[in-house]
Amino acid sequence: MPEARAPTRIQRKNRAAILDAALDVFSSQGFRGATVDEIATAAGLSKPNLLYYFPSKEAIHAAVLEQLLDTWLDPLRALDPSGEPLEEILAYMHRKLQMARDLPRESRLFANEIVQGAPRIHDVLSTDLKALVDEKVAVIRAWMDAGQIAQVHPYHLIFSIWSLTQHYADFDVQVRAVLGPEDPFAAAPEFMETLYRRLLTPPDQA
Amino acid sequence: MPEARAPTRIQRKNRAAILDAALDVFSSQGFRGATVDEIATAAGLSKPNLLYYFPSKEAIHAAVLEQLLDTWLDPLRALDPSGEPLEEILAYMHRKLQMARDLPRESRLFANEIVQGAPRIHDVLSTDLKALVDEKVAVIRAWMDAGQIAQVHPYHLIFSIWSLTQHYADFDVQVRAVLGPEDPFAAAPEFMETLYRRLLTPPDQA
DNA sequence: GTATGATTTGACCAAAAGGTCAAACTCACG
DNA sequence: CGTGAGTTTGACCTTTTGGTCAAATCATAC
Repeated sequence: MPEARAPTRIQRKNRAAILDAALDVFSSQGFRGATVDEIATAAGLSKPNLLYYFPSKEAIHAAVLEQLLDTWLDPLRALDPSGEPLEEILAYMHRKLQMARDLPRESRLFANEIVQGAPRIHDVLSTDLKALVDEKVAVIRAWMDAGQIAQVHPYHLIFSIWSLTQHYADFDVQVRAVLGPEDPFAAAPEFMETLYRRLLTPPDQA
Repeated sequence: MPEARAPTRIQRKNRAAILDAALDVFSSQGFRGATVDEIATAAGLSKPNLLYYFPSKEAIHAAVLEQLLDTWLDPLRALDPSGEPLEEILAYMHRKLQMARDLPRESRLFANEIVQGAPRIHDVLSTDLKALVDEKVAVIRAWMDAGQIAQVHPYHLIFSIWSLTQHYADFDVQVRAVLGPEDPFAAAPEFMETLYRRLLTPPDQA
């Protein structure tokens, strides 16, 4: 493995190619189903060459996952406590939906990992993720208590946003099989906007 | 493999044990990640003994999946066109939520398969599943046109029920990591009931 | 242009995994 | 209680797979 010194041009190119190829393969086959050879070929490298850049399959997976987690929580982080409550939540939902459309591989990598019990990221979930969610739930609860949005279980509200948006990436093949030629992302935003407006509009504004 | 004649007592017992063990292993590791040895051990059999009952790993997987699909669509089939619209949809949602709670392994097996592109059940999705959904969408559309429930995209309505309910099974580990000791299924039914009542109650009844 | 470190690869290894088979064992039934 | 069908398994085979290594090739700074 190359030293931790300044990476060369070739190192940057190959590392990026490997991570991209690994995202492809891991997201469509899962960790155990992916083979180092397949990743190497997808990256345009030989297997020993790939192992020159990463010491093991585990290490590749960890690197891809770390890179993913880094950006995966950004939409929630961006929820602004000083914004207009309903619009903030809707904007968060739309950002997540964008990510499902634009980064489906990332979503599926994450789904694969969680469905199989999250053996490699359980810690991050119960520390970093939980902390972030707890923080934002406090914000949402304050909005509810102030009557700015309707009272619903805030954690389940967030789960619902995760589940509805990621469904379009993770279950893409099923959604398309049922929907036929219609683009899932054509009607999804409006449907979800309607759903959350009706759920969260406070009673006195109905 | 035993003949297709009347199965013996031992055959029934072992086949059942194998299918149950396979559901365990496939749902938590995916097809490629599961090993025949692991399934055999979980079923209390030796590997050659397991292969006496099923000719291959593929065959076991196919059997488990077929058994699953058989029951997976029952809740939707039971949607009654002559029932009270909103209550019918809520009842469907509750049946799906029950399944997520009571059959999480089945849900995760399904999720694993779909996330990885549904290589083995794509046909069923675009024929049987699509046909069933099309049929029920027609019913829902009629209810909407009659003003008995609010107008929303009926396909996305069904996707939302799938996604919200199965999330509690498929992403169980994440939900619990965020929620802490609280039982996810304690608040989920009420949350979802509220959500769909607000989404679907027709405007003139609001 | 050449020395030096970075990069690449063919050949190889050991472990894991799907599957086979003949021989041994068990069970149900007359 | 013996017999044939049904069941089980130890030993084995082949392929796949993660990973190693020494030797060869390449890039680039001097």
